[in-house]
Amino acid sequence: MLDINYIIENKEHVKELLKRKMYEADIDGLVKNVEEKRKLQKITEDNKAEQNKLSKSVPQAKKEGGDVNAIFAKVKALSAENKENEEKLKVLESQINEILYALPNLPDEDLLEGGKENNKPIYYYKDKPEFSFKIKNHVELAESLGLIDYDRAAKVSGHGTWFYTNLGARLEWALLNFFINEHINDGFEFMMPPHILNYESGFTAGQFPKFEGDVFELKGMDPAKFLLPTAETALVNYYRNEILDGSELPKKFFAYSPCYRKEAGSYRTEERGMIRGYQFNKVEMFEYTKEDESDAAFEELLRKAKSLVEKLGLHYRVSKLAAADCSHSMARTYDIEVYLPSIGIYKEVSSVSNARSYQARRGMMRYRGADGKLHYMHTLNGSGLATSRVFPAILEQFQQEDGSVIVPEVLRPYMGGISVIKPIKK
RNA sequence: GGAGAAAUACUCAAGUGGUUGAAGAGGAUGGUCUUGAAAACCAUUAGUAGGUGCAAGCCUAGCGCGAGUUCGAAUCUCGCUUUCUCCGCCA
Repeated sequence: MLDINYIIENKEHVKELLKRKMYEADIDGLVKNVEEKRKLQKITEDNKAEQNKLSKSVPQAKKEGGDVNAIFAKVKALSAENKENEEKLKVLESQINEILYALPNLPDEDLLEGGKENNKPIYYYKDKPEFSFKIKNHVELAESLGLIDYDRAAKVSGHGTWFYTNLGARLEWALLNFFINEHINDGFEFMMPPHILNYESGFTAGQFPKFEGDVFELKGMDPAKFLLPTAETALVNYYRNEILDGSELPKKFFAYSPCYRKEAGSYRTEERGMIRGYQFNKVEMFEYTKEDESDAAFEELLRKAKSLVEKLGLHYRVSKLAAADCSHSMARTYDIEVYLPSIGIYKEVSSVSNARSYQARRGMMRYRGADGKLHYMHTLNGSGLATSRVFPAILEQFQQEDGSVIVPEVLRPYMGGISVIKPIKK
């Protein structure tokens, strides 16, 4: 959520930044409504103050045998007068919130305007792998190596899902454990969040009200809950409605969870297999920082995410996202994209973002600074990493002519020392 | 899933319709005394959100959350959430 006073004081600048994010909103109408609301609020509150004063005088009047009924009548009249204003206030408020709650975060000043087409690769690791033989895509590899069973998952669940089988499950588990240990070594605190979240959690994250359709709702629960689309949604709510002491920050967390998303509906060739499913595994890093320390934290998360891909030995690039391609709640996002040789494109394995105070405002998460005043925390998140993109990249980038796949060295301790995954004979 | 009880400030806790935004105790902070500490005594201690004002301040909201009754609600009514106890089921 944006600071309404900041919007009022910097109306034109806010409009300009929203334009860079390709977001259209009636800012003038919003400001006008807020001003009108404040005027009406003053009148209503003054009226209430008068009512309170009169009501408080009742016991005294009773003692002195004064005309209590006259006071009752007066208060009642004032109260009736206010009723109309209160209705109007409610309407104004809901009009304001409808716009305010849906506004995205403002992009950082240095971001390029516009969408995906303006994303800018700023770093490459290793060269594109070259193959002297006809390569297979990750779906073919996963099946011939007996790592993934899509067909039986379709029977058991439906499309957009899969079983990890045998060495596939072990490879997946190895990846997750490798990531987890790296984060523990870096001093991050391991969390395992609930997967079932309430509406307020979705609101704080910025998921609601704008993107309710993207999550799986559990309508059987009252009130309805939803399945977390990323561990970020749980972690960003950990300190909701809390005030921490500045000395407690930064808080560095990471969590493992499956991520449940509805978006897997439409398939494109490049999203076959496990590139986009209803459920995938992810280890997520999350930091709460003081407001002047989030830039350093952002660099830290980016560095950590990069190091994971590098230790696996995968060719990848880092893209600095243009304003409109950053997530709704984020002021800046860098994507780490791993190369998939079969389709010749880079796919996101990590998204590192700084939400600045946007989420903290939505969830009222503050800290008391050294100055004794309250400040909004800054929140940051970064995947570290999503396995459903790393897994295919490993298969494709490390495939051999005989159809086998070399296991990255760092994963071998987690896989009982297995260094090569060989095709299974039919 | 069923039945019951509870939720008040940093903590415990009093409070069943009226100057109660809240007694009391503990804790914390400051002070007196002391070489220092302890003890004793004294004082302070709701943070917050919103509005208004140059400011000091003032106003509104706020006793789990949300509605309602009333001139007036911590107190009465309804819905919800969470916690505890018991039963059922179960890893």
